[in-house]
Amino acid sequence: MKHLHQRIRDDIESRIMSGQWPPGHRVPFEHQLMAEYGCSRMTVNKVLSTLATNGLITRRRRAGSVVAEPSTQRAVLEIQDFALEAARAGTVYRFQILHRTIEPIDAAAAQRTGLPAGTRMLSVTTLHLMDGVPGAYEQRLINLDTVPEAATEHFANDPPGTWLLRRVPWTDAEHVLRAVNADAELARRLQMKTGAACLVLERRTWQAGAFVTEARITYPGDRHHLIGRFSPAAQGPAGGSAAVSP
Amino acid sequence: MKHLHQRIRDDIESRIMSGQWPPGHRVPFEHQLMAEYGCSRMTVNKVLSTLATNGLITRRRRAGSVVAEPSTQRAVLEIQDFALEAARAGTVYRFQILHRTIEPIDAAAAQRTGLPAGTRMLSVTTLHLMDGVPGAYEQRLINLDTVPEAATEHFANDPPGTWLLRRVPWTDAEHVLRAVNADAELARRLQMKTGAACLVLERRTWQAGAFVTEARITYPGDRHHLIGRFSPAAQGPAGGSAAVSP
DNA sequence: TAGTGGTCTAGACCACCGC
DNA sequence: CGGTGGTCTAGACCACTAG
Repeated sequence: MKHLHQRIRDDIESRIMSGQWPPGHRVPFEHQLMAEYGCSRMTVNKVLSTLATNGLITRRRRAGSVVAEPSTQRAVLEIQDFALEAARAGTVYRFQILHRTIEPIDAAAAQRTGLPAGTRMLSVTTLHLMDGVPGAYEQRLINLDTVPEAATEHFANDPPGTWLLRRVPWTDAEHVLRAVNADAELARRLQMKTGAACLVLERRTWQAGAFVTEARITYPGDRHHLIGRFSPAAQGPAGGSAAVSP
Repeated sequence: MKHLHQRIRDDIESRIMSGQWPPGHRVPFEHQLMAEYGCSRMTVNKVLSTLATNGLITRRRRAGSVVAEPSTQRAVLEIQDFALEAARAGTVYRFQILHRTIEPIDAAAAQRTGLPAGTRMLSVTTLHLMDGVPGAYEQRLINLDTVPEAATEHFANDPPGTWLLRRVPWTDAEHVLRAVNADAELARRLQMKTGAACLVLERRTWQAGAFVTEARITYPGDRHHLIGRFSPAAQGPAGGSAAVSP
């Protein structure tokens, strides 16, 4: 192994992954690992801290470190840009702006987002097409208090999601996934039968507590999957939570 | 701020999040930050390394660090144990094993999982109930080559997912989410109308390259959401939210 | 109270890679 | 070649907490 801390980490991870160290098992103290590997405390501390942030062990002062109970599993879904996804699939991407208005937020949206009544919002409805076939129907609200420059944007070149992603950084996001039956309007837009199952992804994003945008993206259930791969020890962005059942 | 590295990190993160440092902007060199904050190089190195692993900046030797381009968004869904979720929601959880057989893997599953034909699999179908109401229908395959002790397990106390999670560590997982219309059998099991939209979560898990289990969990689309919160740079738990049905 | 982890220092050597 | 980040050391003090 190239680096010492990698070797130590791999040793401990493999003991945990193999079941040799089951949940609740005591991880050696830092000073023990120092002696075992003949290295300084900083090195083993970095390893154990990384393992702790990755959820493989839990650490407490005075009590030491133990292998964590695997209580929840994480599904990490990569939500790709439509144009990127299409390019990767070798299809031609195109989009249509079906609707664009600026108006005060309605009551239901105000409750969902926590914004005060009367907040001016840009409402945009977009149809995303792959090789001419509707692939997603997007209803989006953009907070003009947070993104005032959106008021004059008409999304001639980029769809709203891409435009926003390149312009406005975000600090928090909330995702809701559910399945619905297509109503007549949706079925017509997505060229499917009324009542067909659709996958709905709602995403709300904030920037330092200020609401930025809400997107409701509806995919035809028979044409779209969301796929995610995840390794518990891989280093990904931390943070987040949710609740569902396996 | 309590810790120095937290203060440095918050400073840099806020500059990035606010747009003051747009993507491509140069982050100060480590020695500059040392001087600015009057600390050692290890401290600023830890901060910048963390930001790099969290995807906020990219670092290259000689070239220095720059603010990263936001590319794809991630939805992180934490998939909780049924019993835990029920306890949190204050409902009574119960499950029924509808079906349990041991047989060679079928052709379709062999292709999905990459297992050789003839591999012996434990097939279990489970109905999960919350307060007596069907909440999920689970079809699971368990590889008996990897989990031989499952051959004699009849899941009297714990449902298969909970039993497995406590027994078999996993190193890789793949998730697929889609929406389907309920067929007659599914509609009967979940007490919903035929054709109603369902959310289907498929999860396949491996342990060091060896296939462990595949679960296809079907939720009533009108009774269940998957909810996830996500902060790109958050360090600790970002405040759990109980997901429930409307 | 003693032992543990959390943080930080002031150095060091090395690998890499743009100039 | 030189400057950058990657890694590591051998200490140190402090905060927390189990016993």
